[in-house]
Amino acid sequence: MSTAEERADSDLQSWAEVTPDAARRLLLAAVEAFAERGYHATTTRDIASRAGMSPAALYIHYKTKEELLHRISRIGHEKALEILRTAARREGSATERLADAVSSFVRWHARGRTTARVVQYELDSLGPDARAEILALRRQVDAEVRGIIEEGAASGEFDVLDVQGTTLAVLSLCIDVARWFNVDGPRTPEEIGELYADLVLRMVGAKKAGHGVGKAEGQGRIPVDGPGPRGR
Amino acid sequence: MSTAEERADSDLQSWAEVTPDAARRLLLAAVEAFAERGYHATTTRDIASRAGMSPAALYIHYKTKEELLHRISRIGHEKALEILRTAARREGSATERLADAVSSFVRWHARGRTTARVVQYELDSLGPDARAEILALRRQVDAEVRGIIEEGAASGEFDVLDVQGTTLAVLSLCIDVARWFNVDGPRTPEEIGELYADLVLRMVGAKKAGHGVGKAEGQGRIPVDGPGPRGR
DNA sequence: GGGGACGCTAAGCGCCCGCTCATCCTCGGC
DNA sequence: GCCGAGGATGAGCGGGCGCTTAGCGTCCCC
Repeated sequence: MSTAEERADSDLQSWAEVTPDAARRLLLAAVEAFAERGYHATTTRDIASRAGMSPAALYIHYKTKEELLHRISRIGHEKALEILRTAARREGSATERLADAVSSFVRWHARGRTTARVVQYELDSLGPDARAEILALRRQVDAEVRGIIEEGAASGEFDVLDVQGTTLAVLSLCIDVARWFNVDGPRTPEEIGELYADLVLRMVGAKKAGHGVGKAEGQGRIPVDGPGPRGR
Repeated sequence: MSTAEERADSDLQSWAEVTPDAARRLLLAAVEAFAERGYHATTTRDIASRAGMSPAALYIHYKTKEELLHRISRIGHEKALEILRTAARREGSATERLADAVSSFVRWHARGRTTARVVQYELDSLGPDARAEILALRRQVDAEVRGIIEEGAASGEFDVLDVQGTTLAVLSLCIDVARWFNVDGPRTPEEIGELYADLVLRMVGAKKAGHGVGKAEGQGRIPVDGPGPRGR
């Protein structure tokens, strides 16, 4: 179901491209802190101390606190785009590719909830230039999903009235997983990925839905909504 | 440009229950500020000046900044619950009631995006007691939607594998509207409500979907996702 | 028309913020 | 054995934070 590598960090994000080591530790600490308390509520002192360094050390590797957010956001969006591209461009019917795209995108949001929260919800905290750059990536994300839905609609595989609106809803559904997913909850990222892929295929009117998905039934309550972090 | 009071109308939230007048103006100013910049990034000086008062005036009507957020959150959740209850308890088939619940819930999130953002995304900023109170309201919100889906599933009107998971997804889809909806975008809250009601009926496998919804087709692009505020 | 209650403000308290800087430690090259 | 470069630090800057307090005007009640 998942490789050892994927399970290695609860976050399945490698961050290997960030060097040197101290810079990566600071970035990781910032992801955690931003996800828990939000960008504006996080202090540079908090980030530095999570990384086991003095407050001033941060400024050797990053010009400002915002640069940290920018780097996290770009790397995260690139990873999200890569996941969707891989699913969109594999072989198979539009149904198979859409199910793959949704389930892997959802798994990423659930498993890497910490990163995904920062990536998806702190966009407004970026300055205008950085935000424009990230928005360009988001447009590509949108285009990948829209592409699959368009193909399915064109071939008659799907039954969709409003392609752009449906695309928006599908992405919205996946992204919001980062808000409510609880690591201690009753569902695994894989289960949610499967459930969501089935729901999305129904949304686009795919001819044959997820056939015998089974097993998803009757597994107790989920804690409503409880937006999760804070604990520490 | 316009006062907080004037802009609040676009919000369809009355706030009439908040008295005296100065306390209501402060609350409205806080809603705006929290929605734009987030609770932690909003200063009491900003709230007071938006309400046309001195910084100290805030503390005549509210003990702390957090009390403002608590009041906003409780009033908002009560309104959300009222909307869903009204839809859930009217006469009609489960299909009709679910469509009504979704479309009116979505309209509230789109029209009152400012309020809804604070209500749905600033839960973590509350202290433990206040948050526990709000979470109880959220459990009731969840129960209303789950109730409709259960009835539809029991009567054979719907085809649902995982009632709780589907409930979660439906609520998630509606709530996330507050994140991406753009007042200047191409879609009206009513159009999104209709689209989403149709999508949700498909998700639960309702026998007859939204029949000839029509008109939703081909109305140009939406601006990807752009999470909006910040403008000022 | 005197007096207290109320709504509000100017001033400011103690604290912590993002960020800087002079200094120090460590380590590879010669 | 000495030196320079770069990573890391303790101290601290200017400023803004949430919130308090002393006092002022404006009403209502008698």
